[in-house]
Amino acid sequence: MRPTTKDLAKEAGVSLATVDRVLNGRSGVKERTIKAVNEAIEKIGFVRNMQAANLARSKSYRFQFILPDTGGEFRNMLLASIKEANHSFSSESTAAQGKQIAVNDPHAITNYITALSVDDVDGVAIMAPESPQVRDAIARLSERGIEVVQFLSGQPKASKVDFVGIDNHAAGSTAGHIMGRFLGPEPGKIMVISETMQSRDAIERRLGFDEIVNSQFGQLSILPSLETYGNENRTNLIIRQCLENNPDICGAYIMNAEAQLPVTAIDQTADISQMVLVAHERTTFTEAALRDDRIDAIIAQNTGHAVRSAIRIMRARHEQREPFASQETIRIEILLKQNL
Amino acid sequence: MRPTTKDLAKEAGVSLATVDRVLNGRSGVKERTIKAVNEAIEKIGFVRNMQAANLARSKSYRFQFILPDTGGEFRNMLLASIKEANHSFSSESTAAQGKQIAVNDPHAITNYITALSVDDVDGVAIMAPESPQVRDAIARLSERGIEVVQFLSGQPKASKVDFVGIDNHAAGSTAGHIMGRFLGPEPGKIMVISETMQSRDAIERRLGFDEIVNSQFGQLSILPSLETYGNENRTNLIIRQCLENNPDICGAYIMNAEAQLPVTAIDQTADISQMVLVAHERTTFTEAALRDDRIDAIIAQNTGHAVRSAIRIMRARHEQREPFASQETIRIEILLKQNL
DNA sequence: TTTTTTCTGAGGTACGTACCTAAAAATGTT
DNA sequence: AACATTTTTAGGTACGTACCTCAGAAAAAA
Repeated sequence: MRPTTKDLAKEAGVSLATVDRVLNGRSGVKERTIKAVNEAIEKIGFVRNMQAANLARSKSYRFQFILPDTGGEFRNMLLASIKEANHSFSSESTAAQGKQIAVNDPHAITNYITALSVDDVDGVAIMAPESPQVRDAIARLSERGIEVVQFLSGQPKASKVDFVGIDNHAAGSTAGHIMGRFLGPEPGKIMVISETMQSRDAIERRLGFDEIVNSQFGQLSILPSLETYGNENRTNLIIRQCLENNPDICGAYIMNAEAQLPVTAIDQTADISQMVLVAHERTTFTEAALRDDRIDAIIAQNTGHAVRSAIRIMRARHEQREPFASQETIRIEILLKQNL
Repeated sequence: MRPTTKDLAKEAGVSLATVDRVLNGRSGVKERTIKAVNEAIEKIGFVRNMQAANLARSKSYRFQFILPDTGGEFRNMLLASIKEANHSFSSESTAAQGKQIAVNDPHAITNYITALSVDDVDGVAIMAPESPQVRDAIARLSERGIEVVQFLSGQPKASKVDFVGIDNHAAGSTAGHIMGRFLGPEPGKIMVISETMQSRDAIERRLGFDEIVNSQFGQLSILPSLETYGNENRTNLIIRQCLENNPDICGAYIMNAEAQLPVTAIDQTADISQMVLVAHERTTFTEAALRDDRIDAIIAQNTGHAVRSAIRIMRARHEQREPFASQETIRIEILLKQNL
């Protein structure tokens, strides 16, 4: 049987109330007594029964995911994953909710974050480009006792807040490796397409991609990144121009989550079956495109896993536990037709 | 607030005791009353608070993983994953334990399984080759009220018990696709190496591999499978012979979990950097070999995820819930140097 | 109708923890 | 030594469910 607070009290030679004060960091306990209790915890291997604790506290967790209000299918997949996670966490009395904010407007997101209170929410997972204002707002959130994780976007290491998502540099490298190996020894040019190159994520992917291709596949040369700004006409135009100006294009790396416009544009201008296309993120479009060979490989991250991971991390932090790191790494998945 | 049993009782117009009888399937409740309670459950959306229930029941779950007593690193990784899962599930009062049994001896494993009782264990995850005896023993386990999942090995669809692991046919196809794309248009022969071809898993991987390579990469021809029986001398011998007899070998597919012997044997006889090697399962050896380019790709399954998944499924079944399918699919991972 | 059987209600205790109060004990101060 | 203050104890109720008992109601059988 697992030792209970009662056993712990007996072992430490104090009362239940004192044990409670120590465990929950309440005041009015002498240093010496605290130490005695902690030693007893070590000695008998006491682990708090969080279920009983949450029951007694009748605590339930409320988490929010702050997502861009723009963005098509991938954003919808995230929302769906949140809903699903919500379902699978319902038995642990934790609820998650997706909020769509104009994340590219630092003012809007800062306003939203600043208005959040511990009464509304226990933690937020934020998917937004970095900016000093946002960073500040996030820091103030933490100070107010709201847990924060950076979600899918942002820098893993630089900040103190937890990050959930893939290493974009490694993801770019992976894409570059696939591209190089799939293309073979023939020389050629590679088109790189992104919605924008403003975001750190895009920059890192591009860096990783370039690094591998330039160092290991010297026969290939990478063209400057094309920015679509998510606009259909512009996408069609710049891709057509690029293909016409470079008849020796043999591959395309589509860096942003919405691959539909670029892939369609390429398909309309060139013989897509002769090219190697690598895209990011699993959506119904990329899946279909992989199936009918318009795309050759997808670099993806498991959104369901990412959402659950963010929730688990926020909960662990809230309970002042360390998250189990090994379970929370989001893997860079390579999807081919066969392992969809 | 989530409705409680009290709310449910009031809504159904019955007492708490009756609600309890219905919820826990105890006898002595009229059909009509049962129906009324169930309708009330639907109506107010009652969900049992499993934490409170487990607390009241002071129930803890004990699960066992039955693994082969042979097998090297991969088996150790599984044991490590079990230990880790044990740790991360400890706060949910469920404990898992790895047992090493001579799974290839149907008699030994049947004996072991048959001796298991509900007093010892609530569920077992079995990683063992199929045989009629074992299938029978598993069926009897279920009847005795012990949950069973087939773990990593065995057939996903045929039986009624849950299966946790990858689709080996798809894994073989994935390996075939990687092999074909990485090798390029040059013709050549591919060596296929397995510890044994007796197991269904190996057969299915080979089938999937052949299917893709033959249909999409006609320039390649696949040699008959070499069986190592896990013996070092034999491995060295047959691989050397094979390489000498077929100087045009350009790739090798190592199907079983232990890649060390075959890779080392190939490395000693041929120029491994000129060949494409695809191996299964992430171990410290395959990782190192991928890093220094002896192996080109690893087809893997996340053992940590698989273990946790098996535990969650056994628990769900024990609580008479449906597992959340989407969370329990084990993905076929493709590992390259960049996304380790 | 009466008797037997089946069903239901009311109430309790328990699980392990949180959190509250009142009072006792230990400590410090003058 | 008397007082003030801090620390600790003892005891309680609560969370939502399980599981037990016993009495009473309803239904079925005699």
